[in-house]
Amino acid sequence: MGLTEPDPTDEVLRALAEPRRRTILRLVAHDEMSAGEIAATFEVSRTAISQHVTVLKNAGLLTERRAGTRRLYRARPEGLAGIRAFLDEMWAGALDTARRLAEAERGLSDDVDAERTG
Amino acid sequence: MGLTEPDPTDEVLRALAEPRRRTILRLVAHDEMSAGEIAATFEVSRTAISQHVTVLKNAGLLTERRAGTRRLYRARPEGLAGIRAFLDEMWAGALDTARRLAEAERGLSDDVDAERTG
DNA sequence: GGCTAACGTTAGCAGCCACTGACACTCTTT
DNA sequence: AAAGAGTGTCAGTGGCTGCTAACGTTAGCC
Repeated sequence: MGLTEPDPTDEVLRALAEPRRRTILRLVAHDEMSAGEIAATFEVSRTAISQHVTVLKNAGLLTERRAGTRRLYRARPEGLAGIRAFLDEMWAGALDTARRLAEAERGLSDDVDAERTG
Repeated sequence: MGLTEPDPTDEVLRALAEPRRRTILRLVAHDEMSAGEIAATFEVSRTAISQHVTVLKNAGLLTERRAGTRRLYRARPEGLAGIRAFLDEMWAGALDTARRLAEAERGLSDDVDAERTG
């Protein structure tokens, strides 16, 4: 057990931090597509796309189904749950802080106004 | 003009695809912190953290405020709006498809049950 | 069994990225 | 103005990453 436990959030974000991989995800968000069909969409080699698909699969963002010699892929929305939670927490927390600060600043300029009018 | 326009979503995701940068974001989500204070949290050099901060700032995830010789940073939640939209779209779309498929499969196993009981 | 189609996998390479150390800059203090 | 504190910036380096080309593998067909 010398392996450091990999953070699932980290793997998902690294997988998403690549334009082509996001494009692949969008391609298979609704319709199931074969590896060849996906690769045909791009202008890079089929090998490159296969590697991207592997990354997405390992990150839990894709499901694979075999049909004959073909492999059909589809987006797996649950794979996004982790970073959605991360973002929501960050968003809510920071936004709440921002609101609190806005209030404080408003209070401050009220004081200034009072000083000016006083 | 010879520059290809950078996709803001891409920049944000690349910025988030780094554990230390996410840690920095969490650090300044609620409380404003100086560059030195942030750097003191980590065990890498101050230079490295300064570069991470620059990346986050360029991605629109951080605001900078100068106070004397110090520079105070705070998380900027609006910077996350883009990828939140991306994720919500992806989530909704794929989840809707998943539901549709589940219905279809349920219909299929209903047929099987009917066949079995028939 | 032999052949083909549709894939994944490996090796090797170029470019990028996170890191460090040295240097430059900007306030504040005296 | 000189000195020091607090930071950003630059150059260089090791490691990772996305790419291609060649090879290996599995399923269907003759």
